[in-house]
Amino acid sequence: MLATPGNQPLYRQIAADLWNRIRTGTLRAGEQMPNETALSEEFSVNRLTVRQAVAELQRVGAVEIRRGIGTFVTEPPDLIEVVSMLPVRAQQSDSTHDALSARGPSAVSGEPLRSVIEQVESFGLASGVDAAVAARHLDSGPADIYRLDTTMIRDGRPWILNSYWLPSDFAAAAEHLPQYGLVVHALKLGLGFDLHYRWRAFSASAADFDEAARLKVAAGSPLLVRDGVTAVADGRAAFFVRRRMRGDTAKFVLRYAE
Amino acid sequence: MLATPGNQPLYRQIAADLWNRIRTGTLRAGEQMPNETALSEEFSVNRLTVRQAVAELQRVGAVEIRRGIGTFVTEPPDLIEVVSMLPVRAQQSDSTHDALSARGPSAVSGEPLRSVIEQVESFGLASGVDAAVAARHLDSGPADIYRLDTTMIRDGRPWILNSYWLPSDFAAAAEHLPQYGLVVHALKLGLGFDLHYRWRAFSASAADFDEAARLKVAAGSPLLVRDGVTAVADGRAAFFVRRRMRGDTAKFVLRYAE
DNA sequence: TAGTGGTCTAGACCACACC
DNA sequence: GTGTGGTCTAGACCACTAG
Repeated sequence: MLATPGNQPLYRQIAADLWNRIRTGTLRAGEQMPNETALSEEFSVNRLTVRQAVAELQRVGAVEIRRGIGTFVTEPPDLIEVVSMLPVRAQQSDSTHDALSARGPSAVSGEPLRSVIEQVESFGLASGVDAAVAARHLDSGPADIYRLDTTMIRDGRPWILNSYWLPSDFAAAAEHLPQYGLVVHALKLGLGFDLHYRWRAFSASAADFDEAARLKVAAGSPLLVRDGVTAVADGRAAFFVRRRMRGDTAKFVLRYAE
Repeated sequence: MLATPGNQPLYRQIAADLWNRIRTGTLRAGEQMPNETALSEEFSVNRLTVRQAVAELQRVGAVEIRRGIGTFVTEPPDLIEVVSMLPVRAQQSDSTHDALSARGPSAVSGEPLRSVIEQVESFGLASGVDAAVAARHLDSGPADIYRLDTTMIRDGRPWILNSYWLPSDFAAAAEHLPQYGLVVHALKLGLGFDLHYRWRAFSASAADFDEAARLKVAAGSPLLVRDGVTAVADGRAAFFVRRRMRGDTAKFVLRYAE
């Protein structure tokens, strides 16, 4: 039974009720919730109404639904912190990659990450609106820009979706990728470029259908987005990159020197 | 009628179909979609099935549903870029606030923001798990930490939710807030502190019910989260802050000096 | 008042995971 | 097979917004 009659729709009251059980510990992390039929009887509502409530709890990340098994209170995800130090006089490369290869001052919380590999999804001449935007970031014409899409695989699972836009003389990174594992390594070790940040930007977005499928999350899930332009020693832009990853498992930390 | 029979559920095929119409420009930004009854007749499915499809499009941000009016293809939101320069030898304050007051090298894309004010939601001694976490960030015991919750209002609308954890000698900022408008101004101008970054971190999360209500978005919407610790000149931590804002309207840019 | 989306029901059947 | 969540229907009524 529902304690609060309220003006809220039924499914929202039910969601609030269940949410309270989770907050107060009546339902604990990892614990299985009563099944939908049981809940619909408990609250004396149709099963669809319960489903609406549970779906909201899923979207806010309070519960995890495993088809054919049951619904469980979410356990805190293992967060991966990518740390970089600031100010950086000469940022030699890319903090994500550095953190992943776990050398230098950058590090990832907990044990260092192993077996992170970047996999080519597609490669070719860029076109359309994206190419024009990239061209602006890269201080070049849109005609000669290549687009490289990759997926970073961590512990065998898709972790970060990357889209690179590269002027033609940097595009060879795509060929060298299989050998070096990561795009930045291909540019540094394979092609001998000295890379440093020009700018980085953080935002958040809802996963579209494609991103959702590739990251194996629900469409609309929060993604952390990191855009940026990396340049070579003489100041020329080497690439514009957009990285997208699950918001609940990634965190970028910037430490400032005292 | 649906072109692709596919193994996908009906509502997903319908969502994909509508999504294609939007991508290809058959349905243009700002345009009103056919209403649910019309769509259910067009696809020969129940209205609920159409609703499920449209709900997904709403979650990925492709359409905007206005109750009592109709469903419209989303127009690109006006993004607010908060820019800060790096490296910063002595980061004098907080880039968010600086950008908002639009002075110095920090700036916000487009015209400078006016009438941004920070409003107290609650204030008191911190407790529970949060207090313990904050204490760790602040290098102090959890007993003497105050928590200040505020909402930043921009153009009359809620924009950023802030939670500050402050050691007792910085907590007076709460009293001075009404006079100075922003917490950081209260600390700098009101109390004379010289503030600088210790660290900042970016992540993304789904709006919980409280956040959703306060920001007037749907529960589960993507939020950009920026955590950080700001210290005073002698290195002591002044506060730990967590800011949450709509992911689709905020972007933090870090520019690196050449 | 007319048109739109929002909520809810009762019941059916399907798909998946585990035993 | 049994139990779980996933999809879909037909139909009803409610709540909001605009003219």
